[in-house]
Amino acid sequence: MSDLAKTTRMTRQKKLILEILRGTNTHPTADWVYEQARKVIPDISLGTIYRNLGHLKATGEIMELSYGSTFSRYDGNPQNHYHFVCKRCGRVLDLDLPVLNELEEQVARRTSLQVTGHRMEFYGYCRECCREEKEES
Amino acid sequence: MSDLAKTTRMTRQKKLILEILRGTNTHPTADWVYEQARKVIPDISLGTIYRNLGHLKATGEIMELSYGSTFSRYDGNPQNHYHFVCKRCGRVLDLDLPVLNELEEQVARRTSLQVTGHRMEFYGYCRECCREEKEES
DNA sequence: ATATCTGCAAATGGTTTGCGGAGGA
DNA sequence: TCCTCCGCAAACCATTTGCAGATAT
Repeated sequence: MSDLAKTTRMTRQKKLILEILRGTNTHPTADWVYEQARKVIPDISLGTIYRNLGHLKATGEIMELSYGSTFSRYDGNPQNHYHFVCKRCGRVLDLDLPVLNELEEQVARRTSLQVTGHRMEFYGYCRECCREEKEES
Repeated sequence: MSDLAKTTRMTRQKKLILEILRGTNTHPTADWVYEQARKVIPDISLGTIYRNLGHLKATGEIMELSYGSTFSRYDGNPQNHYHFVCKRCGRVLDLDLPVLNELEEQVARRTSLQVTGHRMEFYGYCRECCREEKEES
């Protein structure tokens, strides 16, 4: 973490990875970013993807999302916002809900813990999966 | 998931694992549960720990927590409640905060998604880590 | 009796890392 | 120039799984 933070050099690879993340709202996996990046830099390596995702996360330019699955998803929008996660297909959607920052103070006051942030996600079934579940029965 | 749900047999191992989880509020890792379980059943295997954690989770008797780290933690309290996660030591604490179930309806109404649950966690530094950080400087 | 569970150990798979060469500042 | 970053490939490590024997019901 501390040595990741000193990363400062802007390479083609890092720039491309950030552009790919900023250009989607699908909260992609590292592997999806890799596939997209290869269309522009064919011999880019997965290690470089992970290293740069780490750097971008350390500098607060992106967020890493980990919701129970075995892999992480990444979000090009670094501002706190809430997500909906489909329990069937794993899709992650942005929610247009006000962020409850006052809760952080409330927790800090009531517990005397030092609170720096919070996260909230909703679970359920997305439109596509609701439809398909009906069709299967 | 579907075939895990049909698990119904109560073995010594499963009973012990549930007791261990119910008897702590430290939100332990699978490995910690394994170490505790070995004190009672010395040749219990880690595979059995994971299999039973999966069963108990599928039947809703426990919850799996995955917060950014490379491993999961488990919570013997299956009722929804909020957590605080220390960014320095990884400790997970229960918060005594009212659960905002009305938000689920609000999301469902505004998005026409089928919402079945939600989760919230706060991040920051626990008392121990605040103290130690001062001592280090 | 028999279907499910267990211990064991090997496999899996997302992520990390060591290395020697490349390239941004 | 020089230090950081890259591609490559091997390592890592939490978790999963196949198998043959054990056990709950």
